[in-house]
Amino acid sequence: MKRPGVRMVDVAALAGVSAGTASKALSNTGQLSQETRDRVRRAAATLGFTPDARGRALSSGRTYTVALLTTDSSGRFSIPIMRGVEDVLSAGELATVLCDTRDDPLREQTYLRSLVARGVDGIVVTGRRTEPRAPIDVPLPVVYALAASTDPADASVIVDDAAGATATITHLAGLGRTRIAHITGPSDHRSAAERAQAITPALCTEPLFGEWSERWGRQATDLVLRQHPDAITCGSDQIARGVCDRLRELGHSVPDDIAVTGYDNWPVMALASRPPLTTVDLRLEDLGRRAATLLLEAIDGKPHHGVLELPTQLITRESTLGT
Amino acid sequence: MKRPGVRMVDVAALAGVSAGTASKALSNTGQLSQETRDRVRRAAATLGFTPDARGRALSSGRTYTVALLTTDSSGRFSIPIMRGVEDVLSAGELATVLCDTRDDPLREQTYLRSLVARGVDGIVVTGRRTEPRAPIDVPLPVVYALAASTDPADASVIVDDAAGATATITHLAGLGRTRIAHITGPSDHRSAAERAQAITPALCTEPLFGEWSERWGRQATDLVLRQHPDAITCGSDQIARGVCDRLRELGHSVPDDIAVTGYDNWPVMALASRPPLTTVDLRLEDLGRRAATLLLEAIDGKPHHGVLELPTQLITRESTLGT
DNA sequence: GGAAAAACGGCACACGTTTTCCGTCGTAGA
DNA sequence: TCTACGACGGAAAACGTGTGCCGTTTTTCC
Repeated sequence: MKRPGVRMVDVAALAGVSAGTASKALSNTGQLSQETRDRVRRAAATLGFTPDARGRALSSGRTYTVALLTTDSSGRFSIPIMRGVEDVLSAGELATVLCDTRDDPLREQTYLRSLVARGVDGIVVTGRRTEPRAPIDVPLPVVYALAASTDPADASVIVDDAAGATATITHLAGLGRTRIAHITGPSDHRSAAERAQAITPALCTEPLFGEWSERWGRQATDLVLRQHPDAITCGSDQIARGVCDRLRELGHSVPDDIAVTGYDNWPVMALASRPPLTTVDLRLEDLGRRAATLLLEAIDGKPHHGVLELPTQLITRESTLGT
Repeated sequence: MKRPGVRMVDVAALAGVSAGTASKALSNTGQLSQETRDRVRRAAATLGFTPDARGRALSSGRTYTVALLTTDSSGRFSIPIMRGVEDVLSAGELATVLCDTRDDPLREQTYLRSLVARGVDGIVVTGRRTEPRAPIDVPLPVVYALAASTDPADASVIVDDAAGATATITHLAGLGRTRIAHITGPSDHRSAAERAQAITPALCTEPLFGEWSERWGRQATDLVLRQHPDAITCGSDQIARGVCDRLRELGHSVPDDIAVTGYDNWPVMALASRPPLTTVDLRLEDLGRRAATLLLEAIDGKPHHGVLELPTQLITRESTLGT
C-alpha cells in the first residue's frame, strides 16, 4: 500500500540540491541564494510536490490543523461559525476539523484525547447555547466561541445579546411604536434572560417566557393582545413566525397594526414568515473569524484573556417596514 | 513548545522492555509472552499512554482518519450523514473530519490536495442534491453517499426515492384516498423528477413542478384545488407546509377534507406544520453508516462497486391520520 | 595578494511509532 | 551430549520533513 507520492528528495534531486536545502527553499528559511530557491520551486511545481503532512507534523510539531469542538448537533450555529473559522485559517493553510460531541461528556473526552494525540495546533470550543461552560483541560491553545468559558483567564468570544435586543427596541421606537411587548424562550436560558432584561424597561408589559417554538408564539400572542401592543419583539425567529401567523389569523395586519421582530436571522424562518421578519443577525461568521484570529495568536505564543463581545446586526424586513 | 507527552519508550522503560516490544504488546502483534503483554499494558495504563498519531501515521501509513467531503453548506444533509459515518468509524477508533467545499470546485481541489497530503485513509463524498456527480480523482478509497458517482465502477450509496414516493401513495390509498395530486420542486432536479415519475400513474392530474418553498406550496394549492383532490402529496416538507397553511386559510380541513404528505422529515418543518406532517424519512444516518462500512471494506482492500439503494421510512402523523 | 567575513548549501540527526530481521535462550529429541 | 527448532524479545531501519551545525566557496576589504 505504498503511494507513489513525490517526496522532498525527488524535488531535491531534480533541482540538484539536497533534501534539506530543498526544504529550506520551499519554506523560505535558511541562507539560500534566490537562484537556488527559484530552481527548487520550479522543480516542486514541475513534479506537483505537496509536502507530506505526516512527516512535517512529526518533525516540526505543528500539524496545521485546528479542531472545532461543538455540542450543537444540528449545525445551526456551528456551521456558520466553522465557515468563519475556515475563512481565517485556510488563508494560513490550516485545516479545520469539526467534532460533534452530541452533548455527551464521554464523547467529548474521547475527542479531546484523540485531538491531543493527533497534535492539533489548537481548539475552538462552541455550543448551541450561550450559557458559559466548564473549560476543557488540554495542554493546547483554546478559544471559546458563542458560549464563554467559566474561567475568566480563558479567551472567549461571544455575542452581545443585550445590544442586539436593544437594537430592535430602538428600531421600533424610531418607527413610532410605543407599546412594545416581548415574547421569548425559557427564563432559565441565558439567551432569553439576557435579552429580556436588557429591554424590559422599554416594554409596556412584563416579558412572556415560554419555549422556543412557533406554537408558543401563537399562544403567547393571544395573551399579549390584551395589552393592545403596537409592536411585539420576539426572542427567536421561530416565536416571531408563530406570532405573525396568529396575528394574521386574528385579522391584525403586520406591520400596520402591529410590528413584529424576530431574533437569529435563521433564513428558513425569517424569510418564510409572512411577512418576512425584521430580525437580529448574530454574525456567527464574524464570531468564527474572530475566534480563529485569537486562536492563531495564541498558537503564535500571544494568548488573549477574557471575554470579547461582538456586535450583532439588525436586518430590517417587511414585518416592521411594510412593503 | 515541547509537550511532555508520555511516549512509547517511557512505557517500555517502565515495563522493562524495548520500545519495539512495547509496541507489539499494545497492538497484539509479534511473538510475546502473555506475561510481557500484560506488564506493558499495565505500564501504559499507569502512565496514561496514548500513542502519538503523528509517529504512527508516518510509520504505518495509516492515519485512522477519513474525510467527509460535502457541498451541503447548510448541514441539512451532511450532518446526519456524518453522524452515521461516525457511528461506524469511531468503533474502529477512526476519526471523521468534515470538509465543506461550498460548492466551489477550486475549494474542492484544495481540500483534496490537503487530504491526500495528510494521508487520510479514505473519503466519503456527499452533497445536498441527489444528482450523480463527477467522481473525484484521488489515489484513495472513496465512497459516494446521497449523490452517486457517474462512474459505475465507483461505490455509491443513495436513497431509493422512487420507493419513498410510492410509499406515500400506498399509504394514502390505504386510507381510501383516490384523487391524489402532486406538488413538487423544479423538474430539472432529480429528486423531484424521480419521485414524480414513480407516482404519476397513481395521480389524478399531472405533477406540478415549481420550487422547494412554502410559497410555491401555497400558490400551487390554488391551482390543484380545481381538480378537487382528496389528497396532496408533496415533494418536500417545505412545500407540504405551505399547502397545509393555504388549505387552512381556505377553510379546508387537513386531513378530513384533504390529506397531505411531505418528504424529507425535516423536523423544523414537519413538526411545526399545522397539522404535523406525514412524511418520508430519508434515513440519512443509515446512509452514512452504510457508506462508512463500505469505505472500511475498501480501505481493507475489498472495494465495492456499483450503486446501492437504501430504503426510506414513512413517518405517519396527523396530516394524514387526524388526531 | 592575502586574510577575514559573509554567503551558501550539505550532512546528519530529531520527531515517535511500526515492523522486519536476527540473535539468544531454553527445551526436546536423537 | 549435540543438534534442531520454537519461543521470545532486542536492535535497527524505515516513514518524510525540518533544522542546527559545520564545511566550503565566494566576496570584500586592506
